[in-house]
Amino acid sequence: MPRISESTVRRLSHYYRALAEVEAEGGDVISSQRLAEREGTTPAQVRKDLSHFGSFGRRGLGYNVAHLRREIRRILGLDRRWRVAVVGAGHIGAALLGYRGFSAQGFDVVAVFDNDPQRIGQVLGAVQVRDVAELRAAAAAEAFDIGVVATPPPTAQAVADLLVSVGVSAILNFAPRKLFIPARVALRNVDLTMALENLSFALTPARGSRRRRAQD
Amino acid sequence: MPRISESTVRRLSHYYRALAEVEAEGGDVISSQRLAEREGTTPAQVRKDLSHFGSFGRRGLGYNVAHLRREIRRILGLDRRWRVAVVGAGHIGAALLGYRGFSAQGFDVVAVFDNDPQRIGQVLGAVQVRDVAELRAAAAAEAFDIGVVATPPPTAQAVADLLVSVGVSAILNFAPRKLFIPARVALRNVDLTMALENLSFALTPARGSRRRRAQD
DNA sequence: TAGATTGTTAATCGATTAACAATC
DNA sequence: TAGATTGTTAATCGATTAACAATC
Repeated sequence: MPRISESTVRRLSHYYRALAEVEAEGGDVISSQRLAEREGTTPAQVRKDLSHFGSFGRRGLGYNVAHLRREIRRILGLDRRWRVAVVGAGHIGAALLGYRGFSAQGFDVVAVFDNDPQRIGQVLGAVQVRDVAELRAAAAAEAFDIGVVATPPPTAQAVADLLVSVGVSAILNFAPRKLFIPARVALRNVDLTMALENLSFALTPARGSRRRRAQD
Repeated sequence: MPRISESTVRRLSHYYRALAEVEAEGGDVISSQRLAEREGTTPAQVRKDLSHFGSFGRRGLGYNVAHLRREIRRILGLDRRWRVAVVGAGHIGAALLGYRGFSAQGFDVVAVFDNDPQRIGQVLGAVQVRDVAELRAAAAAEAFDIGVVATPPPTAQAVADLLVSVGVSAILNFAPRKLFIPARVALRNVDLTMALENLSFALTPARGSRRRRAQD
C-alpha cells in the first residue's frame, strides 16, 4: 500500500543480482551487512527496502539466499514474460535485438517496425522489420505489452501516442525527449545524452562563475 | 559551493534541450512557467535549479533564450570536447560508434578495444578495433578523458580498474554490474537491465503478498 | 504606475540513517 | 544462555514546493 520509490526498486534489482552471484558461489545465507557491502549501500537501507514487501529474514541469522532471491524475483515481476514491440530499427533498435539480456529478463521482442523502406523487410535477431503503418493491425493480433521507442527525437512523441493508442501498458523510451503519456501507462527512459551531460558536468570544475565572492 | 544533486543536473539537461528547441522555433524570451511546462516540472523547480549557479533571468520578463542556453551549456561543460576510449566492441560498443549524438555532445570516440581476435582489426565508425592489451600504451600516447565499459559483466570491474590505472577522469558503464572505483573518478551507469526490471515492477500489480490483512 | 516574474527564504515532504527491542 | 541480526520506529537529512519581497 505505501508507495514504493524508484530508488527502492533500483536497489531491489541490485540485490537480485548480488543474490544470483552469491547463489552461484554456493552461498546459503547472507546478512543485510554483507548484501549491502556487495552493492555499495548500508545494512539499514537493505532491511528498510525489503520491509516494504514483507519479512524475508530470520533474526540472528540473516536471509536465506535462494528464498530471498525468489521473493525479489516475484516482487519485480520477473517470473513472467512480456511481449515487446520495438519501433525504430536504427543503431539502438539493432543493439536491442542483439542483446541477450533482454530475453533472459523475460522480455520477448516479438515485432520491430520502421518507416524507412530500406530497413523494412530486413531481419534483425529473429524478427523481420515491418512497416510502422502495419503497427495498429499487428497490435490487435499480437497483443504487445511494452512498446520501445527507438526513433529519432522528432518522431518520438508521435510513436509514443501510437503505442498508447494501441493499448501497450508500458513504454521504454530511448529518444532524448520528454514524452507525455497518460499516467496509466508506465514510462521509463534510457537516455544516453543525459548520462553524457551528467558526466560532462562531473568533469567540469569551474562552475558557478556568478557565485558571490569571499568578501561579500 | 553547495553540492549540486544529480536530479538538478538531469533537469539542466532537459532545460538545455527545451531551450534549443525554443530557439529553433524563433523564441526570444521564456518564463520559468513555460520552460517547466515543456519539461514536465514546476516553475519553482526551474528557478531553484538555476539559482544554484547564478541569476540568469530578469524579474517581470523571464529568461533570454539564447543567453540561458549558453549559460547552461557552460555549466554542463558542453563547450569543450572529451576524448573517449570504448572497451568492448560488441552490440553496445557498435551502437555507440554509430550514435551521432555522441560527437554532437562533444564526445569524440578516439579508440575502441576488445580482447576477441575476431573483432580486433575491424573498423567501427571511423576507428579500428585494437587489442585491449595495447590500451595502456595507447592511453599514454593519446590521453583519454573518459573510458566506456561496454563488456560483459564478468570483466567489467577489471576493465574499470585498468581504465582508472591509466588515468581516465570518468567512466561510463554499460555493464549491469556495480563498479567500485576511487571517488576522484566520476562514474555514471546506463543500465538497460535496471530499466527493464523497473518497468516489470511497474507492470506487476500483485505485490506485497506478505502485507498485513485488512482485519489486522 | 500596474502587472508580471524572478531569486530566495521558509515550510513541507519524503527518503535515508540511526537506534533498539524482538528473537533466532 | 550469549551473540548476532532482523524488522520497525524515531531522528536526521536533503530535496521539493510554496510564498513573497524585489524589481523589471
